[in-house]
Amino acid sequence: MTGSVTLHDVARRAGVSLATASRALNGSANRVVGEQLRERVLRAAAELRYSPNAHAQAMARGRTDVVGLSLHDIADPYFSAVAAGVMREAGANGLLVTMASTQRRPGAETDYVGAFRRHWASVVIVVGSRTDDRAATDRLADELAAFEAEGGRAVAVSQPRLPVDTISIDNHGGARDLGEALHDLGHRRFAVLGGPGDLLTASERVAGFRAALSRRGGRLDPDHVVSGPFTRDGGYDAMHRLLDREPDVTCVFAVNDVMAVGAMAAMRDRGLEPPAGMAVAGFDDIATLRDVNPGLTTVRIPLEEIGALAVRLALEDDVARPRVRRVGGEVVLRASTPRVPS
Amino acid sequence: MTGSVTLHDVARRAGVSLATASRALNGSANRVVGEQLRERVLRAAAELRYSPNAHAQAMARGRTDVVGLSLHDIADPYFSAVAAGVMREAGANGLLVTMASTQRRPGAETDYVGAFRRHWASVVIVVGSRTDDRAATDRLADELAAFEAEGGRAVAVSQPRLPVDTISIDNHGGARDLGEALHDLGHRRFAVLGGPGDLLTASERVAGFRAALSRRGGRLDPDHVVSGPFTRDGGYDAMHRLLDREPDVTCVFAVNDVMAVGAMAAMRDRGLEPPAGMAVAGFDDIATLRDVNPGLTTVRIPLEEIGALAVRLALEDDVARPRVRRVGGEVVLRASTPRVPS
DNA sequence: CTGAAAGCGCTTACAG
DNA sequence: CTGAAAGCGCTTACAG
Repeated sequence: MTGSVTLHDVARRAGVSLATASRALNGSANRVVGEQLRERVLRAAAELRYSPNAHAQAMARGRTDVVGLSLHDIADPYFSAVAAGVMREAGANGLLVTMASTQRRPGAETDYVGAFRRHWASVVIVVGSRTDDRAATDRLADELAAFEAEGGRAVAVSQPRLPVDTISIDNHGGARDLGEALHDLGHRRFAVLGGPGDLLTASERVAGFRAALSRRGGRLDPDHVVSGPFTRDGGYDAMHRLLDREPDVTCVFAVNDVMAVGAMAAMRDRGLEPPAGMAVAGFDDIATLRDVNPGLTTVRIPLEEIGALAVRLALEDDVARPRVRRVGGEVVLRASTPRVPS
Repeated sequence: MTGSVTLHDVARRAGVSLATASRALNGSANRVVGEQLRERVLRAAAELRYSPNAHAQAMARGRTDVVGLSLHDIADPYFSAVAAGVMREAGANGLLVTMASTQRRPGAETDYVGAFRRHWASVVIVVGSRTDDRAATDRLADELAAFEAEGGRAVAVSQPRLPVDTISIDNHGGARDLGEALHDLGHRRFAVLGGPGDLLTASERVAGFRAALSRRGGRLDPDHVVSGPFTRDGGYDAMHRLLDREPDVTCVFAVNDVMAVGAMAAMRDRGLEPPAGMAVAGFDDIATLRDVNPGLTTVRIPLEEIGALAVRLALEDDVARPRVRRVGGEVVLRASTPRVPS
């Protein structure tokens, strides 16, 4: 960068020292600059279109006004909803958000936290399911610990397996409530599109659903559980594989809404119109998908609120850490899962 | 931040000077450190878990490895798709992305570009329609010019009204092609849900659609054009207002997909099942909405590709600026607009 | 209330 | 190939 106006230029134009110029412009702790000088400085700064160098400020102050946010894929509406909450709350606190997409590459979270550390982010937020890879989780934990040891604040939105404040979504409970609700609608024979096998979020939802059925005295045929990526195409392919087995079921639970929508597309490919052909339920209550037809039964997770909460937790002072905040989901029954006539 | 390991610590542990440690760790321009010393330095850095201070590097180097991205709302799938492209391409070039949501607040773009300037972002990308507010556009133009004068690179995804490289989406052409295609399907009486009146993107789409009809010898009844926010609820409300007028039309064009989906919800509220009740078309081809039922006719815009292109334009050297890249859309006919029986 | 000066943690000519 | 030193643009004790 060249030609930028520095504090030095402002000070000279105003005929004051660097120190006075700095104080006039910020006047934080020891804010004591004569009215007259202050005005001279402000005028000079305006005339020169002075813009302070954030790096120099960071160097001198030893901290920064950015929050680093790591998530898997910003194009996925689950993550963009959380990101929206983070950005809203960050903006309200005068913080900028630096975002990184892991694209689910193993180790990427750790790399990005390292990058945020190098940038002296004041806050780091890591959003996304943990996996069953213990070693990877440990490396991330170490990096987060190093970040906090340097004075940063980290918050995870994930399973509570990291040594920092974490917001833990009750996947098990939500799926259990959903399973019970579907059972109460009269469904007895279920299938599940289970997401990637190594993702804890996916396995928790499957487990919760399974628990609901056994509570009600039913069970889930292992042959009716199909796994696949956490995406629209993942749901689409998984549903086709399920239907290839000609399963005798009345209702399929896809472990997230995006997969559920893919599943409905696959059903239609085969002339199975939902919900008549088969009832379908998802999880998350993605806003953009609230108008699909038939309306998708799901479990509402307050994603944006979770993002905002993450920032708030990070900014809270004088509390014992790490803390765990559990966030529950709420079953939303819609037209995709009608009552079974008895 | 406290307790962080500095280059100084690494140098001391390796028994070399600061300069040597720095060179061993980066070895960019004048990369000439003895193999033995280099190894000593690398080992010391690893042992100490050294993480360079990005601000100090930025200060010393006079530039930074971040791209600033301003957009209106990351929860809106239009913007999250563009953002995904920006992040992908930025990541491929070792750049971090700092993102800011304007929430369509007037003046916010200018404020954020100022923030990116203070942070010495090497690239700034501004995504979003210009409005008919000339003064606001001028202020943003000034800020972008100041940013580039300091050595930064800016790219706009918007109407070409800013003094920087811009990617201009052919809203007029896309809407015109869509209008002609719908006319060719046999539709003659149209309504338009026109988006916010001050947004150029909205008015360009309406104008293009109108142009198509007059080309074909038809016209758009002014009474059949309703405006409203660029959101799902905006489309929903606008459609209700339109239906209140009991318009004699066979097809409604919502100027973006999100509004179109809201419009379909409003129709269903009144027992008007699309497309039988009325044909519906949108614009953008939002990925998350490709499975709505009936499938939504729209104009496909390569949003992610546009985001990636923005980064690429910014990174190109030795070219005359500013440049304008026009990106066209492609009509995608789906079930929401069946042929009218003749 | 104001200023001279040290310091934040790096990089990079400039010498050797 | 290696090192001493200046400089990047701020902030903030420390004096006065």
